[in-house]
Amino acid sequence: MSVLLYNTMSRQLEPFQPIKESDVGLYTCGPTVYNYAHIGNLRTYLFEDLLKRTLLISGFKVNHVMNITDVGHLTGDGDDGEDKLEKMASKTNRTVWEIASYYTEAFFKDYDELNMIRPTTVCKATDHIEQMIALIKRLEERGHTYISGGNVYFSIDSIDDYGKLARLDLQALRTAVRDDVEVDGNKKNSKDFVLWFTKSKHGEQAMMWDSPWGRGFPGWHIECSAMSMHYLGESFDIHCGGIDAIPVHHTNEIAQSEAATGKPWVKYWLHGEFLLDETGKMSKSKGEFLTLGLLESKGFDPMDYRYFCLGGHYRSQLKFSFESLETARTARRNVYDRIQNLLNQGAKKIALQRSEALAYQSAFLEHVQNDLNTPRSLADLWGVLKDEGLSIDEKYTLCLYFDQVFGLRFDTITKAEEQTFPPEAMALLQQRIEAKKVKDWALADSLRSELDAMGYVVKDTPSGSSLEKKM
RNA sequence: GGUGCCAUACCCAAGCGGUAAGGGAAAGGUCUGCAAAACCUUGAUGCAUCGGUUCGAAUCCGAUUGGCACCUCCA
Repeated sequence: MSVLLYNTMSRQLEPFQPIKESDVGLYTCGPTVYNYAHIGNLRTYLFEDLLKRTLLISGFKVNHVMNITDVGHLTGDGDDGEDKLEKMASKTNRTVWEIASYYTEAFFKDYDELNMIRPTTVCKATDHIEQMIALIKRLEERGHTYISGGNVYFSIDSIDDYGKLARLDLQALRTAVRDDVEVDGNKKNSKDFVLWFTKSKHGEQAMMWDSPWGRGFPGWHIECSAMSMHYLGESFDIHCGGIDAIPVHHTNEIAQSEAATGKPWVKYWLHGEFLLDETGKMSKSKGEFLTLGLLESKGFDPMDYRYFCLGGHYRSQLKFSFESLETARTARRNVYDRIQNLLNQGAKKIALQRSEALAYQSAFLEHVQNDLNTPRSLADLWGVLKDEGLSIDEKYTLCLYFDQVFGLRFDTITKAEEQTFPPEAMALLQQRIEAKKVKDWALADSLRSELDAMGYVVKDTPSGSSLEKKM
């Protein structure tokens, strides 16, 4: 069974066939490090992690490259927008370099806490200005650029398939629809975009580099083209990002990359849908700024969020609410409890042989390889946990196998050991056992609620009473 | 103005032509002194509405209604 992936370029499910036999080149758009990532950003990285894990379990080797956008470029294609790094730097009285390194670190903290497998290569835009300049030079030599108002622009009329990814109807598109966007009069075609700025209306930037066109800084899109080709070659397998990147960012990346090389650039384009909050699209500038840290401060485990995302398909919008997150937490804890019960009964990892067990394994693979249908494969997990026809070893083994894709840290679950509790708690428990013995239910109940207030749950089982820390 | 996506039980959410996965919540049960925990059971004759195609449609087509996103800030 091959891996089926939905390719935005063809708008179809396609069997995945890497350019080089089993060695996959994967490029994922990384963060702009001017602020914390919100959980909507994180959802996209989780989808990419899932894709990578699915490729790995399917036997591919994955060479994963992710960029860090740390260059203080303007956010628009014209000479408009604002420089987010500069803005945050002046707001907090730090340098742009400090801002970039601070938020890069914060990003990878989230990345690790969510148990995402780190990219093979993480590349910073500011370390690759040279490659960007070289790429712009190539475009210039091939006649795809012009200089206007001091900036170097890419001319979309110099190629004949601009907008093929987004299937843009160039005639029908409006420019500067949004109020806060200004029309850039320097452009020959309103869809042209800047490759290199030397004259910005914002004047001097903290980050500037010398170039053949003068001292300045790169445009918005050039870094991904330059770095992906530098690390993965001029044609590679998969490029991912959020769905919002299709009409502008990825469209422009394709235009400049293929214009420079004359070759097809990326074989498969995959895009993650948005996470929505009550107001619609999640945003850093309006409403509550939801970060992983905020979720944790409210008592959630990063794995709760990971489980929550697994519950929806990556190509569907997913509605976030704390109620839904609590649902995910409960479900995840139930899974953990069941797995721990298996361990308590002595479950161990074995080689699967029986067809009943192998059937679950292949069903799981089929679902996950079918364009990452994690909601369906989560149902497979529950099927395994509830199937009395499987041995505990088979169940445990299957759970660990599934977790290669889920990444829910099932391997960290351990047998319930004799937990140690503070002596005062143990004393209360002992008193309650005595009270129960003499059928003093009133005292027993009050001791139970006292322990509850201390954060301990009393569990009465046929074999006696014990304590458990409240989760 | 243009383009695209979506509408499935109380909530979240799979399914993509062959007779509705899963989770959470809820209810009932077993257990218990009572609880909690655990375990078991139950759940849409129905997939926004109205037409159409088909032996057969949640799945295809058309219309309507509602929601969301994109068209130079955000994944």
